[in-house]
Amino acid sequence: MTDPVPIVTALDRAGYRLTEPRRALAVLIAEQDGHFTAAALVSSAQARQLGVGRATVFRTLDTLEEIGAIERLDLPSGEHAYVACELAHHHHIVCSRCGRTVEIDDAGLRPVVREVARQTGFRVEDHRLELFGLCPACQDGRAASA
Amino acid sequence: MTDPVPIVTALDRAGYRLTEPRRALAVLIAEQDGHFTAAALVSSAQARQLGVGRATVFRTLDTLEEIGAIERLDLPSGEHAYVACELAHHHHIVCSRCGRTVEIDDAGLRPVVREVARQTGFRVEDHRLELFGLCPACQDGRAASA
DNA sequence: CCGAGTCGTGAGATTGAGTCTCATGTGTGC
DNA sequence: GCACACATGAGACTCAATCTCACGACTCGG
Repeated sequence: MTDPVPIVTALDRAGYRLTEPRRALAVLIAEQDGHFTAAALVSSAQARQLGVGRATVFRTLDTLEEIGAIERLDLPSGEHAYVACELAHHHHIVCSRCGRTVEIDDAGLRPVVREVARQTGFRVEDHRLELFGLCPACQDGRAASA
Repeated sequence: MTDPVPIVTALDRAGYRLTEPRRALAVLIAEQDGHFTAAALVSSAQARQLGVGRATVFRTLDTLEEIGAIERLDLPSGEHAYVACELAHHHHIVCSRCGRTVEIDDAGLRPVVREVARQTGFRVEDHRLELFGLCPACQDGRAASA
């Protein structure tokens, strides 16, 4: 994702105002290759003198998550990160070296969930699958620009 | 799990000292039915006048996670919680009403992971699957003692 | 049984992410 | 344009988690 337009469009369609800070954040988010943290956005915004406050960054992230334009990840380190993503239900695989994030589809997970429901008697309402590993580039020993 | 002995034994085998605070925390953890937070342990310890400090709770949780006696979960709310658990690789399903946590085995996840690796070219090193839903008791409308 | 060394502990200070408040600014519909 | 509601920013605030360091307790050797 290098195009902020889908994010802006999604905001518009959901009935949110298209304000300057939101557009600026959409650009910043669109520039991120893999996942990014709220703190990183805050400091990028400060570094570029965008005049966007902490509160606005967090509020906008909440809003974007609500409309499904980004999704929250929990990294193994315990950090909270976000990824810009498509709207359909899917999961992520995160490169543990360079941080690149790739979306994956359900990839046969549904039968697994059904089987778990059968075994445990739970009615499964939601699930999250997160995979961590090395992306092809990092496997080749070419350290990516972390 | 209602027996603190496995936790204590695991600590001993890993070469850690069997101190009073650690035994006390093992008992508290063993009493938890589902997941629990660090904050909950801290306040339980205070409530029972165990004289166990915050720092010790966090240190002990880190240690127990390292030896695999407990595992960390990230709840959808963003909270960090822990579950006492067996040592083999497995996942968890969490009741979103009463908080009860049940361990599940890999349940056919391995082929899914292989498929994702094939599609993306990643070398998958680790994965986490978390399921959220209603446990059988809560489905029956009997609100559990949250 | 005792003494010494080391590992573990507690209290409190500190950090840092995230939230809240409220006066001010800005989009949007009319 | 105007007016009004929504959105914003600065900074105070909260709360989880970490760090520090002097003190305490477990273990092992004698």
